[in-house]
Amino acid sequence: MAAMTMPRRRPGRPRREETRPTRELVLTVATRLFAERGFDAVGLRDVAAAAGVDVATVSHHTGTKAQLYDACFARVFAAEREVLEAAAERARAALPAGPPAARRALHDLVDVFVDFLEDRPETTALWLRRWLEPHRHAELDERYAAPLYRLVAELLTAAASAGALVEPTPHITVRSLVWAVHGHVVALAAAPSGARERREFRMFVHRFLDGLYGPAGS
Amino acid sequence: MAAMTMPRRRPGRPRREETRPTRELVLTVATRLFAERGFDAVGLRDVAAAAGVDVATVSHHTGTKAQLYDACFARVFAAEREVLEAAAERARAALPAGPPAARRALHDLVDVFVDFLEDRPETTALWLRRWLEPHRHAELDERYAAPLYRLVAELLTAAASAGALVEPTPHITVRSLVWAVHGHVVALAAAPSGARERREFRMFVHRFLDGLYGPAGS
DNA sequence: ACATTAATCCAACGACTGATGGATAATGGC
DNA sequence: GCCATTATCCATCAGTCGTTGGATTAATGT
Repeated sequence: MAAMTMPRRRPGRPRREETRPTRELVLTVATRLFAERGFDAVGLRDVAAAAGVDVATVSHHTGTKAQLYDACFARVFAAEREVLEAAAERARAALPAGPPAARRALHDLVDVFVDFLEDRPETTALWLRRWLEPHRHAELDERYAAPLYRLVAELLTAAASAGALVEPTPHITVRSLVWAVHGHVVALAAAPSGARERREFRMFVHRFLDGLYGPAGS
Repeated sequence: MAAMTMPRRRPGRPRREETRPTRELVLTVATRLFAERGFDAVGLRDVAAAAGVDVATVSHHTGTKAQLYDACFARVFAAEREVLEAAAERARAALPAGPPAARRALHDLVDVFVDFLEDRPETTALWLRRWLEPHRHAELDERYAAPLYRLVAELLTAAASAGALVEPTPHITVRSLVWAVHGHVVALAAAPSGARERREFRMFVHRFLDGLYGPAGS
Protein backbone atom coordinates (compact mmCIF):
# COMPACT_ATOMS: atom_id res chain seq x y z
CA MET A 1 0.00 0.00 0.00
CA ALA A 2 1.35 3.39 0.95
CA ALA A 3 4.62 4.06 2.72
CA MET A 4 5.86 0.59 1.97
CA THR A 5 9.12 1.86 0.49
CA MET A 6 11.84 3.72 2.29
CA PRO A 7 11.54 7.53 2.11
CA ARG A 8 14.52 8.09 -0.14
CA ARG A 9 13.37 11.57 -0.92
CA ARG A 10 11.16 13.99 0.89
CA PRO A 11 9.04 15.86 -1.61
CA GLY A 12 5.68 17.33 -0.95
CA ARG A 13 4.81 20.77 0.22
CA PRO A 14 7.32 21.67 2.97
CA ARG A 15 4.90 23.37 5.29
CA ARG A 16 6.56 21.82 8.33
CA GLU A 17 10.02 22.44 9.73
CA GLU A 18 12.34 20.06 7.96
CA THR A 19 14.69 19.29 10.81
CA ARG A 20 13.31 15.74 10.94
CA PRO A 21 10.87 13.76 8.86
CA THR A 22 7.20 13.69 9.62
CA ARG A 23 7.14 10.00 10.40
CA GLU A 24 9.47 10.48 13.35
CA LEU A 25 7.31 13.29 14.67
CA VAL A 26 4.18 11.18 14.33
CA LEU A 27 5.82 8.26 16.12
CA THR A 28 6.98 10.49 18.94
CA VAL A 29 3.63 12.11 19.65
CA ALA A 30 1.81 8.81 19.15
CA THR A 31 4.09 7.12 21.67
CA ARG A 32 3.32 9.78 24.22
CA LEU A 33 -0.43 9.60 23.62
CA PHE A 34 -0.56 5.79 23.67
CA ALA A 35 1.43 5.73 26.89
CA GLU A 36 -0.86 8.27 28.53
CA ARG A 37 -4.25 6.98 27.41
CA GLY A 38 -3.83 3.52 25.95
CA PHE A 39 -4.49 2.12 22.50
CA ASP A 40 -8.26 2.39 22.35
CA ALA A 41 -8.52 5.82 23.94
CA VAL A 42 -6.29 7.43 21.32
CA GLY A 43 -7.81 8.28 17.97
CA LEU A 44 -5.78 8.72 14.84
CA ARG A 45 -7.18 12.23 14.71
CA ASP A 46 -5.69 12.91 18.14
CA VAL A 47 -2.30 11.82 16.88
CA ALA A 48 -2.71 13.90 13.76
CA ALA A 49 -3.72 16.99 15.72
CA ALA A 50 -0.83 16.59 18.16
CA ALA A 51 1.56 16.26 15.25
CA GLY A 52 0.01 19.15 13.36
CA VAL A 53 -0.86 17.08 10.31
CA ASP A 54 -3.94 15.49 8.77
CA VAL A 55 -5.29 12.05 9.59
CA ALA A 56 -4.50 10.76 6.15
CA THR A 57 -0.89 11.80 6.60
CA VAL A 58 -0.62 9.68 9.71
CA SER A 59 -2.07 6.69 7.94
CA HIS A 60 0.16 7.36 4.97
CA HIS A 61 3.32 7.17 7.09
CA THR A 62 2.44 4.49 9.59
CA GLY A 63 -0.21 2.33 7.96
CA THR A 64 -2.82 0.80 10.21
CA LYS A 65 -3.43 2.00 13.73
CA ALA A 66 -2.20 -1.34 15.04
CA GLN A 67 0.96 -0.98 12.97
CA LEU A 68 1.47 2.51 14.39
CA TYR A 69 1.11 1.11 17.89
CA ASP A 70 3.57 -1.68 17.18
CA ALA A 71 6.04 0.80 15.71
CA CYS A 72 5.88 2.96 18.83
CA PHE A 73 6.31 -0.10 21.02
CA ALA A 74 9.26 -1.45 19.05
CA ARG A 75 11.03 1.91 19.02
CA VAL A 76 10.72 2.41 22.75
CA PHE A 77 11.91 -1.08 23.65
CA ALA A 78 14.73 -1.09 21.17
CA ALA A 79 16.13 1.90 23.04
CA GLU A 80 15.66 0.18 26.39
CA ARG A 81 17.23 -3.02 25.20
CA GLU A 82 20.23 -1.20 23.77
CA VAL A 83 20.94 0.65 27.01
CA LEU A 84 20.42 -2.43 29.16
CA GLU A 85 22.58 -4.71 27.07
CA ALA A 86 25.44 -2.24 27.10
CA ALA A 87 25.20 -1.92 30.87
CA ALA A 88 24.98 -5.68 31.25
CA GLU A 89 28.10 -6.09 29.17
CA ARG A 90 29.99 -3.78 31.49
CA ALA A 91 28.70 -5.70 34.50
CA ARG A 92 29.66 -9.01 33.00
CA ALA A 93 33.18 -7.73 32.40
CA ALA A 94 33.50 -6.58 36.00
CA LEU A 95 32.25 -9.81 37.57
CA PRO A 96 35.53 -11.76 37.63
CA ALA A 97 37.24 -8.95 39.54
CA GLY A 98 35.89 -10.19 42.85
CA PRO A 99 32.82 -9.65 45.05
CA PRO A 100 33.27 -5.90 45.74
CA ALA A 101 33.63 -5.10 42.06
CA ALA A 102 30.75 -7.42 41.21
CA ARG A 103 28.58 -5.68 43.76
CA ARG A 104 29.40 -2.28 42.30
CA ALA A 105 28.74 -3.59 38.81
CA LEU A 106 25.29 -4.83 39.81
CA HIS A 107 24.53 -1.51 41.44
CA ASP A 108 25.53 0.29 38.25
CA LEU A 109 23.38 -2.00 36.17
CA VAL A 110 20.26 -1.46 38.21
CA ASP A 111 20.96 2.27 38.35
CA VAL A 112 21.06 2.40 34.58
CA PHE A 113 17.72 0.62 34.49
CA VAL A 114 16.10 2.94 37.03
CA ASP A 115 17.54 6.04 35.39
CA PHE A 116 16.28 4.98 32.01
CA LEU A 117 12.73 4.37 33.17
CA GLU A 118 12.63 7.51 35.27
CA ASP A 119 13.68 9.56 32.28
CA ARG A 120 11.18 7.88 29.95
CA PRO A 121 8.00 7.02 31.83
CA GLU A 122 6.27 6.17 28.59
CA THR A 123 8.37 3.02 28.53
CA THR A 124 6.82 1.81 31.76
CA ALA A 125 3.35 2.79 30.63
CA LEU A 126 3.61 0.94 27.32
CA TRP A 127 5.19 -2.05 29.04
CA LEU A 128 2.40 -2.35 31.58
CA ARG A 129 -0.28 -1.89 28.96
CA ARG A 130 1.16 -4.69 26.89
CA TRP A 131 1.24 -7.00 29.89
CA LEU A 132 -2.48 -6.40 30.30
CA GLU A 133 -3.24 -7.68 26.81
CA PRO A 134 -3.59 -11.46 27.15
CA HIS A 135 -3.22 -12.27 23.47
CA ARG A 136 0.10 -10.43 23.30
CA HIS A 137 1.40 -12.05 26.44
CA ALA A 138 3.39 -14.80 24.78
CA GLU A 139 4.95 -12.49 22.22
CA LEU A 140 5.84 -9.88 24.84
CA ASP A 141 7.41 -12.47 27.05
CA GLU A 142 9.38 -14.19 24.33
CA ARG A 143 10.57 -11.17 22.41
CA TYR A 144 11.13 -8.62 25.16
CA ALA A 145 10.82 -9.77 28.74
CA ALA A 146 12.45 -13.19 28.66
CA PRO A 147 15.75 -12.09 27.06
CA LEU A 148 16.18 -9.20 29.48
CA TYR A 149 15.22 -11.30 32.47
CA ARG A 150 17.59 -14.02 31.35
CA LEU A 151 20.34 -11.48 30.94
CA VAL A 152 20.02 -10.15 34.48
CA ALA A 153 19.34 -13.58 35.94
CA GLU A 154 22.59 -14.84 34.46
CA LEU A 155 24.38 -11.91 36.01
CA LEU A 156 22.83 -12.65 39.38
CA THR A 157 23.81 -16.31 39.14
CA ALA A 158 27.34 -15.36 38.14
CA ALA A 159 27.52 -12.90 41.00
CA ALA A 160 26.28 -15.58 43.37
CA SER A 161 28.91 -18.06 42.23
CA ALA A 162 31.49 -15.26 42.57
CA GLY A 163 30.45 -14.89 46.19
CA ALA A 164 28.84 -11.48 45.83
CA LEU A 165 25.39 -12.67 46.91
CA VAL A 166 23.20 -15.71 47.43
CA GLU A 167 20.41 -16.12 44.91
CA PRO A 168 18.03 -19.09 45.03
CA THR A 169 15.43 -17.99 42.44
CA PRO A 170 17.00 -15.60 39.95
CA HIS A 171 13.98 -15.47 37.65
CA ILE A 172 11.51 -14.49 40.34
CA THR A 173 14.00 -12.09 41.86
CA VAL A 174 14.56 -10.28 38.59
CA ARG A 175 10.89 -10.08 37.78
CA SER A 176 10.05 -8.74 41.21
CA LEU A 177 12.81 -6.20 40.89
CA VAL A 178 11.55 -5.09 37.50
CA TRP A 179 7.99 -4.68 38.73
CA ALA A 180 9.18 -2.79 41.79
CA VAL A 181 10.96 -0.36 39.51
CA HIS A 182 7.87 0.06 37.38
CA GLY A 183 5.83 0.73 40.49
CA HIS A 184 8.38 3.33 41.50
CA VAL A 185 8.11 5.07 38.14
CA VAL A 186 4.33 5.03 38.24
CA ALA A 187 4.39 6.53 41.73
CA LEU A 188 6.83 9.19 40.56
CA ALA A 189 4.43 10.15 37.80
CA ALA A 190 1.96 11.11 40.52
CA ALA A 191 4.52 13.13 42.51
CA PRO A 192 6.95 14.35 39.87
CA SER A 193 9.28 16.24 42.19
CA GLY A 194 10.19 13.52 44.70
CA ALA A 195 13.97 13.77 44.60
CA ARG A 196 14.10 12.22 48.06
CA GLU A 197 11.92 9.35 46.84
CA ARG A 198 14.29 8.70 43.98
CA ARG A 199 17.30 8.62 46.27
CA GLU A 200 15.61 6.35 48.76
CA PHE A 201 14.44 3.98 46.08
CA ARG A 202 17.97 3.60 44.80
CA MET A 203 19.16 2.76 48.30
CA PHE A 204 16.33 0.28 48.59
CA VAL A 205 17.30 -1.44 45.36
CA HIS A 206 20.94 -1.55 46.33
CA ARG A 207 20.05 -3.11 49.65
CA PHE A 208 17.82 -5.49 47.76
CA LEU A 209 20.74 -6.50 45.57
CA ASP A 210 23.24 -6.91 48.37
CA GLY A 211 23.47 -9.95 50.57
CA LEU A 212 19.88 -9.08 51.21
CA TYR A 213 17.76 -12.05 51.91
CA GLY A 214 21.16 -13.51 51.58
CA PRO A 215 22.94 -16.20 53.56
CA ALA A 216 20.06 -16.75 55.99
CA GLY A 217 17.94 -18.68 53.50
CA SER A 218 14.42 -19.79 54.19
CA MET B 1 -32.84 9.14 35.55
CA ALA B 2 -33.40 5.42 35.70
CA ALA B 3 -32.32 3.08 38.45
CA MET B 4 -31.85 5.98 40.83
CA THR B 5 -33.96 4.38 43.52
CA MET B 6 -33.28 1.20 45.39
CA PRO B 7 -34.82 -1.94 43.87
CA ARG B 8 -37.27 -2.63 46.67
CA ARG B 9 -39.15 -5.04 44.46
CA ARG B 10 -38.17 -7.02 41.44
CA PRO B 11 -40.99 -6.96 38.91
CA GLY B 12 -40.63 -7.30 35.20
CA ARG B 13 -40.68 -10.36 33.07
CA PRO B 14 -38.77 -13.10 34.93
CA ARG B 15 -37.05 -14.59 31.90
CA ARG B 16 -33.80 -14.99 33.81
CA GLU B 17 -33.03 -17.28 36.71
CA GLU B 18 -33.94 -15.50 39.87
CA THR B 19 -31.12 -16.73 42.06
CA ARG B 20 -29.54 -13.26 41.99
CA PRO B 21 -30.55 -9.91 40.56
CA THR B 22 -29.52 -8.80 37.09
CA ARG B 23 -27.41 -5.95 38.34
CA GLU B 24 -25.06 -8.33 40.09
CA LEU B 25 -24.73 -10.42 36.96
CA VAL B 26 -23.98 -7.34 34.88
CA LEU B 27 -21.38 -6.13 37.36
CA THR B 28 -19.70 -9.52 37.39
CA VAL B 29 -19.36 -9.92 33.65
CA ALA B 30 -18.45 -6.25 33.24
CA THR B 31 -15.69 -6.61 35.80
CA ARG B 32 -14.26 -9.54 33.92
CA LEU B 33 -14.41 -7.76 30.56
CA PHE B 34 -12.95 -4.51 31.87
CA ALA B 35 -10.11 -6.40 33.53
CA GLU B 36 -9.36 -8.31 30.33
CA ARG B 37 -9.62 -5.54 27.76
CA GLY B 38 -9.73 -2.21 29.54
CA PHE B 39 -12.35 0.51 29.69
CA ASP B 40 -12.26 1.75 26.11
CA ALA B 41 -12.03 -1.67 24.49
CA VAL B 42 -15.25 -2.89 26.11
CA GLY B 43 -18.55 -1.79 24.63
CA LEU B 44 -21.77 -1.75 26.55
CA ARG B 45 -23.09 -4.15 23.93
CA ASP B 46 -20.29 -6.56 24.82
CA VAL B 47 -21.32 -6.44 28.45
CA ALA B 48 -24.96 -6.88 27.51
CA ALA B 49 -24.21 -9.87 25.28
CA ALA B 50 -22.04 -11.50 27.94
CA ALA B 51 -24.81 -11.04 30.49
CA GLY B 52 -27.53 -12.20 28.10
CA VAL B 53 -29.50 -8.98 28.28
CA ASP B 54 -30.10 -5.91 26.16
CA VAL B 55 -27.94 -2.81 26.12
CA ALA B 56 -30.70 -0.70 27.57
CA THR B 57 -30.96 -3.09 30.51
CA VAL B 58 -27.30 -2.56 31.32
CA SER B 59 -27.72 1.19 31.22
CA HIS B 60 -30.90 0.91 33.25
CA HIS B 61 -29.13 -0.89 36.07
CA THR B 62 -25.74 0.76 36.09
CA GLY B 63 -26.24 4.19 34.55
CA THR B 64 -23.37 5.63 32.56
CA LYS B 65 -20.51 3.50 31.32
CA ALA B 66 -18.15 5.40 33.61
CA GLN B 67 -20.46 4.68 36.53
CA LEU B 68 -20.48 1.01 35.61
CA TYR B 69 -16.69 1.01 35.56
CA ASP B 70 -16.52 2.74 38.92
CA ALA B 71 -19.00 0.27 40.39
CA CYS B 72 -16.89 -2.67 39.22
CA PHE B 73 -13.78 -1.06 40.61
CA ALA B 74 -15.33 -0.26 43.98
CA ARG B 75 -16.77 -3.75 44.37
CA VAL B 76 -13.47 -5.47 43.65
CA PHE B 77 -11.45 -3.29 45.98
CA ALA B 78 -13.96 -3.39 48.78
CA ALA B 79 -13.44 -7.15 48.82
CA GLU B 80 -9.67 -6.79 48.80
CA ARG B 81 -9.71 -4.20 51.53
CA GLU B 82 -11.93 -6.31 53.72
CA VAL B 83 -9.69 -9.36 53.46
CA LEU B 84 -6.52 -7.37 53.98
CA GLU B 85 -7.75 -5.44 56.97
CA ALA B 86 -8.87 -8.60 58.71
CA ALA B 87 -5.48 -10.20 58.09
CA ALA B 88 -3.70 -7.05 59.25
CA GLU B 89 -5.73 -7.08 62.43
CA ARG B 90 -4.59 -10.61 63.15
CA ALA B 91 -0.99 -9.64 62.45
CA ARG B 92 -1.22 -6.62 64.71
CA ALA B 93 -2.51 -8.76 67.52
CA ALA B 94 0.37 -11.22 67.11
CA LEU B 95 3.11 -8.59 67.06
CA PRO B 96 3.64 -8.17 70.82
CA ALA B 97 4.21 -11.92 71.22
CA GLY B 98 7.86 -11.57 70.23
CA PRO B 99 9.93 -11.75 67.02
CA PRO B 100 9.13 -15.35 66.01
CA ALA B 101 5.40 -14.78 66.27
CA ALA B 102 5.71 -11.42 64.51
CA ARG B 103 7.59 -13.05 61.69
CA ARG B 104 4.93 -15.72 61.29
CA ALA B 105 2.23 -13.05 61.41
CA LEU B 106 3.85 -11.08 58.61
CA HIS B 107 4.20 -14.26 56.57
CA ASP B 108 0.51 -14.96 57.06
CA LEU B 109 -0.41 -11.43 56.07
CA VAL B 110 1.52 -11.52 52.84
CA ASP B 111 0.22 -15.00 52.09
CA VAL B 112 -3.33 -13.74 52.39
CA PHE B 113 -2.49 -10.96 49.97
CA VAL B 114 -0.87 -13.27 47.43
CA ASP B 115 -3.67 -15.83 47.72
CA PHE B 116 -6.32 -13.20 47.18
CA LEU B 117 -4.73 -11.78 44.06
CA GLU B 118 -3.93 -15.20 42.64
CA ASP B 119 -7.55 -16.23 43.06
CA ARG B 120 -8.90 -13.01 41.54
CA PRO B 121 -6.58 -11.83 38.78
CA GLU B 122 -9.10 -9.22 37.71
CA THR B 123 -8.17 -7.29 40.84
CA THR B 124 -4.61 -6.90 39.64
CA ALA B 125 -5.73 -6.02 36.13
CA LEU B 126 -8.12 -3.31 37.29
CA TRP B 127 -5.56 -2.00 39.75
CA LEU B 128 -2.87 -1.65 37.09
CA ARG B 129 -5.26 -0.07 34.62
CA ARG B 130 -6.23 2.55 37.16
CA TRP B 131 -2.60 3.35 37.87
CA LEU B 132 -2.17 4.07 34.19
CA GLU B 133 -4.85 6.74 34.20
CA PRO B 134 -3.09 9.95 35.26
CA HIS B 135 -6.22 11.87 36.15
CA ARG B 136 -7.32 9.17 38.56
CA HIS B 137 -3.94 8.87 40.16
CA ALA B 138 -4.59 11.09 43.14
CA GLU B 139 -7.94 9.51 43.92
CA LEU B 140 -6.57 5.98 43.57
CA ASP B 141 -3.67 6.77 45.83
CA GLU B 142 -5.70 8.52 48.50
CA ARG B 143 -8.71 6.24 48.61
CA TYR B 144 -7.18 2.83 47.97
CA ALA B 145 -3.39 2.60 47.87
CA ALA B 146 -2.33 4.94 50.65
CA PRO B 147 -4.49 3.38 53.41
CA LEU B 148 -3.37 -0.12 52.56
CA TYR B 149 0.26 0.87 52.24
CA ARG B 150 0.06 2.73 55.53
CA LEU B 151 -1.49 -0.29 57.14
CA VAL B 152 1.31 -2.63 56.12
CA ALA B 153 4.00 -0.01 56.63
CA GLU B 154 2.87 0.42 60.24
CA LEU B 155 3.05 -3.32 60.69
CA LEU B 156 6.58 -3.39 59.31
CA THR B 157 7.64 -0.55 61.57
CA ALA B 158 6.10 -2.25 64.56
CA ALA B 159 7.80 -5.50 63.63
CA ALA B 160 11.10 -3.64 63.33
CA SER B 161 10.73 -2.09 66.76
CA ALA B 162 9.81 -5.53 68.07
CA GLY B 163 13.12 -6.83 66.74
CA ALA B 164 11.65 -9.00 64.00
CA LEU B 165 13.36 -7.10 61.14
CA VAL B 166 15.15 -3.92 60.21
CA GLU B 167 13.18 -1.61 57.96
CA PRO B 168 14.56 1.75 56.86
CA THR B 169 11.98 2.77 54.24
CA PRO B 170 8.65 1.08 54.96
CA HIS B 171 6.71 2.92 52.29
CA ILE B 172 9.03 2.01 49.45
CA THR B 173 9.35 -1.51 50.74
CA VAL B 174 5.61 -2.04 50.82
CA ARG B 175 5.07 -0.55 47.40
CA SER B 176 7.83 -2.66 45.89
CA LEU B 177 6.36 -5.72 47.52
CA VAL B 178 2.90 -4.95 46.19
CA TRP B 179 4.16 -4.43 42.65
CA ALA B 180 6.21 -7.60 42.83
CA VAL B 181 3.05 -9.49 43.73
CA HIS B 182 1.17 -7.90 40.87
CA GLY B 183 3.96 -8.85 38.50
CA HIS B 184 3.73 -12.39 39.82
CA VAL B 185 0.00 -12.52 39.15
CA VAL B 186 0.40 -11.13 35.66
CA ALA B 187 3.06 -13.72 34.91
CA LEU B 188 0.80 -16.46 36.26
CA ALA B 189 -1.92 -15.35 33.86
CA ALA B 190 0.44 -16.28 31.04
CA ALA B 191 1.31 -19.69 32.49
CA PRO B 192 -1.77 -20.61 34.50
CA SER B 193 -0.56 -23.95 35.80
CA GLY B 194 2.73 -22.94 37.43
CA ALA B 195 2.28 -24.50 40.86
CA ARG B 196 6.03 -24.51 41.29
CA GLU B 197 6.14 -20.82 40.45
CA ARG B 198 3.56 -20.07 43.11
CA ARG B 199 5.48 -21.99 45.74
CA GLU B 200 8.76 -20.35 44.85
CA PHE B 201 7.22 -16.91 44.85
CA ARG B 202 5.93 -17.41 48.35
CA MET B 203 9.38 -18.45 49.50
CA PHE B 204 10.79 -15.39 47.79
CA VAL B 205 8.37 -13.09 49.56
CA HIS B 206 9.05 -14.72 52.91
CA ARG B 207 12.76 -14.30 52.42
CA PHE B 208 12.10 -10.74 51.40
CA LEU B 209 10.24 -10.14 54.63
CA ASP B 210 12.75 -11.78 56.90
CA GLY B 211 15.91 -10.13 58.11
CA LEU B 212 16.51 -9.82 54.45
CA TYR B 213 18.29 -6.66 53.57
CA GLY B 214 18.23 -6.66 57.27
CA PRO B 215 20.94 -5.86 59.77
CA ALA B 216 23.61 -5.22 57.13
CA GLY B 217 22.21 -1.86 56.10
CA SER B 218 23.55 0.20 53.23
C1' DA C 1 -59.51 -6.17 40.58
C1' DC C 2 -56.92 -2.23 39.87
C1' DA C 3 -53.28 1.16 39.94
C1' DT C 4 -48.40 1.62 40.56
C1' DT C 5 -43.85 0.55 39.88
C1' DA C 6 -40.07 -1.59 38.01
C1' DA C 7 -37.60 -4.45 34.60
C1' DT C 8 -36.77 -5.50 29.95
C1' DC C 9 -36.38 -4.93 25.06
C1' DC C 10 -36.68 -2.50 20.49
C1' DA C 11 -35.40 1.18 17.68
C1' DA C 12 -33.14 5.00 16.81
C1' DC C 13 -30.18 9.23 17.14
C1' DG C 14 -26.01 11.89 16.79
C1' DA C 15 -21.26 11.60 17.32
C1' DC C 16 -17.15 9.53 16.49
C1' DT C 17 -14.07 5.88 14.62
C1' DG C 18 -10.47 3.90 11.28
C1' DA C 19 -9.75 3.78 6.67
C1' DT C 20 -9.48 5.30 1.76
C1' DG C 21 -9.83 7.53 -2.99
C1' DG C 22 -8.60 11.43 -5.26
C1' DA C 23 -6.87 16.09 -5.96
C1' DT C 24 -2.89 19.21 -5.33
C1' DA C 25 1.74 20.54 -4.75
C1' DA C 26 6.56 20.09 -4.51
C1' DT C 27 10.70 17.57 -5.01
C1' DG C 28 14.69 14.86 -7.41
C1' DG C 29 16.45 12.47 -11.49
C1' DC C 30 16.79 12.89 -16.23
C1' DG D 1 12.06 21.70 -18.66
C1' DC D 2 9.77 17.37 -18.02
C1' DC D 3 8.22 13.35 -15.62
C1' DA D 4 7.81 10.15 -12.09
C1' DT D 5 7.46 10.05 -7.22
C1' DT D 6 6.15 11.37 -2.92
C1' DA D 7 3.86 14.06 0.77
C1' DT D 8 -0.04 16.31 2.21
C1' DC D 9 -4.81 17.46 2.68
C1' DC D 10 -9.95 17.23 1.78
C1' DA D 11 -14.03 14.68 1.64
C1' DT D 12 -16.29 10.77 2.59
C1' DC D 13 -17.73 6.04 3.67
C1' DA D 14 -19.39 2.23 6.51
C1' DG D 15 -19.40 0.82 11.08
C1' DT D 16 -19.59 1.31 16.05
C1' DC D 17 -20.13 3.90 20.06
C1' DG D 18 -22.93 5.51 24.38
C1' DT D 19 -27.26 7.05 25.31
C1' DT D 20 -32.33 7.63 25.34
C1' DG D 21 -37.55 7.49 24.48
C1' DG D 22 -41.17 4.59 24.34
C1' DA D 23 -43.73 0.29 24.37
C1' DT D 24 -44.45 -4.08 26.75
C1' DT D 25 -44.64 -7.26 30.51
C1' DA D 26 -45.05 -8.59 35.11
C1' DA D 27 -44.98 -8.29 40.04
C1' DT D 28 -46.46 -5.72 44.18
C1' DG D 29 -49.53 -2.91 47.41
C1' DT D 30 -54.08 -1.90 48.48
